[in-house]
Amino acid sequence: MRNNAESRKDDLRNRLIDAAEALIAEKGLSGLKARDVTTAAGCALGGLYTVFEDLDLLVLHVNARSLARLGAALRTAIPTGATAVGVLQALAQAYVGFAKDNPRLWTAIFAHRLPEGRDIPDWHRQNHAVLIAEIIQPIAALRPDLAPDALRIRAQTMFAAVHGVVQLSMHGRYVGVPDHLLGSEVAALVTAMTRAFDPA
Amino acid sequence: MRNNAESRKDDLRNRLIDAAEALIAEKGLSGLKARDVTTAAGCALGGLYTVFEDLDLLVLHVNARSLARLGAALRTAIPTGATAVGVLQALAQAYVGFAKDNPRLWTAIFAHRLPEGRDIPDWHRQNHAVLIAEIIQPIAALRPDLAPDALRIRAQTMFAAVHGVVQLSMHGRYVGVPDHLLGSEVAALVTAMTRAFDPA
DNA sequence: TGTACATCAGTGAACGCGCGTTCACTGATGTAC
DNA sequence: TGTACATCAGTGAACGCGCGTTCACTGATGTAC
Repeated sequence: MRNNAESRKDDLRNRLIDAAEALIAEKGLSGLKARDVTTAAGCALGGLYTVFEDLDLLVLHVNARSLARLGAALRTAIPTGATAVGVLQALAQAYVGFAKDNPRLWTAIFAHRLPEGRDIPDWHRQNHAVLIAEIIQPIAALRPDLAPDALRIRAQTMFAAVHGVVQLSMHGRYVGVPDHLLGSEVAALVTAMTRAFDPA
Repeated sequence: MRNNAESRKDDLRNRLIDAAEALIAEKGLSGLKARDVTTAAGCALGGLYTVFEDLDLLVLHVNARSLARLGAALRTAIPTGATAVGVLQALAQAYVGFAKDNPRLWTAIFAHRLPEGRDIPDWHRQNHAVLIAEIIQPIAALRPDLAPDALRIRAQTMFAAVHGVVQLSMHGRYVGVPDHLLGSEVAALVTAMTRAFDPA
């Protein structure tokens, strides 16, 4: 059965992604080794290369999964019947929550780099859209004057600002908001940005 | 002469830091190799280890230098007799400028990690203070009600927000403001944050 | 249902190399007389 | 000023190892008859 062969392959593929995900969650991206992944997935070292071109490709798939989970978490967090500002606040807190709950997987999304010259496949680039997808609508509601392009830029800036605060809080040395104030500082930032977010 | 011996050592030390700085600026932190540094510095491979404990220590010194230069750039950027908001805008633009002018050295400041368990020496931790040092006073002027601690937190959040926008613009995949809009988006962000920066 | 054969997913030992770090050595510098 | 000696900064060949990737092989799965 061709089907059987294919489902075997899919199974191995999933076991590899599962294993890599668990290992990154435990030790971080830089602690991910081909040998550990295959051992945890219950296959031989070479098995990895029958499914993925590369260890990097495997990482991309883990990140894709993390982004999907993040997207789901953000969508779930949107309160029904809230104001645009309320939605943005909820999204920001959900983002903080995801980063705190999945520190190493979240870090891996942004820290992973392909070797010099090789660039991210398009399908994976697209996966990052979830980072701003849910932000765009509430911003559009607040700023009906903005064209779609300008809207997207604003959404990116807003995301990046929140992201920066979370990131320095988690990885900053000396500079970075302490963990217990991260939520309230992000809330303050979102408040400021939604109250008056135009160029001078 | 003890002095002579010491100045020789200082000389080698400087040549090593110079070489490492140039190499990081050219190829990025991950492209820095002990062999390349010592070749460029005109000493043998082992020479590095007579001056620095580690390659990591050398990187720390390069980062210290970058932070000092950044601090100087920020201080220079402060316009005399400007409003607090004007000062903050100028600082933000200077930060953007520094990142654009020194992309790899700037990246190295935040990307360098010591191996598991070892943590940053205190002297180097302190170097990071320049990131928020100049921000604190203008914020204090805008918010005379804040206690020193709260002020510092606000300064960190403000820095982190700007930093996040710059970082995703330079390293983001798919999400991140395009280069030519970075300056204006950062300006808009600072405007928003200074206009209304209190928790809801 | 049984037998012979073909395929190929998966194996894992071996390869290869990049690279940080060490350490026995040396020659230049400085000291003693 | 010259000679013998001590020190030690700096040398660079060698070490060692981590680790991604390969590839000749194998045994399980599926096919033909």
